[in-house]
Amino acid sequence: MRKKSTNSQEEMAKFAKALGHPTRLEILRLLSTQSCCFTGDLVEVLPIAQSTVSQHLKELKNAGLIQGEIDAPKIKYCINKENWEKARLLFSGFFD
Amino acid sequence: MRKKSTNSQEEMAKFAKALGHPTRLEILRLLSTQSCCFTGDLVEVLPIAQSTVSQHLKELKNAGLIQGEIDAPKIKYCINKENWEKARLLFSGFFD
DNA sequence: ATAGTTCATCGCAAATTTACGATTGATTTT
DNA sequence: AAAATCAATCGTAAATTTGCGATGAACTAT
Repeated sequence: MRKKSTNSQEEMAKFAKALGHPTRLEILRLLSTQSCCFTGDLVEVLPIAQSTVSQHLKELKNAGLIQGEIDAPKIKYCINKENWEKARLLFSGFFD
Repeated sequence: MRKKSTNSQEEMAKFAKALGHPTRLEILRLLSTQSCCFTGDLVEVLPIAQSTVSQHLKELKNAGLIQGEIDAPKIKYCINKENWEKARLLFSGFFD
C-alpha cells in the first residue's frame, strides 16, 4: 500500500515523456533513418524556430535518447544506442 | 522541407505523453495485471489524493488507453485493448 | 426521505512546457 | 584581425501539467 513507483517505471516515464511530442518523434525518426544529423539539418526540415529545435534536442539529450558531438563549427547528433535499446526493452516489456 | 508531423506521429505522441508519468504507468500496470479496477482500489494503493488519481484516469481515458464503465456506485476501469494494441504497434515499429 | 458511498469536477497554486526573438560564445573563413 | 557561421542560452509569454482540498452529482442503503 502507498507504494511509490519503481526505478524502471521512473525511467520508462522519462523516456515516454521525451517521446510525447510530435516534433521530438520526428527528430528521432530523422536521426535514426540517417545515422546522424547536424542541428542545422534539423532546423531546415522542421517548421519551428532554431531555438525551439535546440530546446527539443536538449530534452532528448537529457532523457538520454540522443547524444551530440562537436564537429566544429557544427554539432552532430546521433541516437544514443545504449539507451535506445533500454527504452525499446522497457516499452516492449510494458506492452505485455 | 517544413514538413509537419504525420498522423501516426501525432497519435504516438499522444500515447507517449500519457505514458510519461510514473503514476500513470503504475495505474496501467495495475489495470493490466488485474483485468480491471475500481477507482477506489487505485486510490488505496497509490500515494496521492483521490482527486489526483481521478485526473490521471481522465488523461489515460482521453488518450484512449483505458475505458471506464459504470458498476454503480463504483466505476470499473479497464485497459482499452484496441488502442493498447495500436500503441504497442506504434512503439514497436518506432524502435526499429 | 435521509444518510452514506463513490468518484468526478471545481478552484486554486506552483511548477513545467512550448515557443519565439535576441544575444552570446565558439569556431571558421576571409 | 574582422566577418561570418553555427548552435546554445537568455528572457519572456502563454499554455499546460500536477497536485490538493472542497464541493457536487449520482446512486445505494437505511
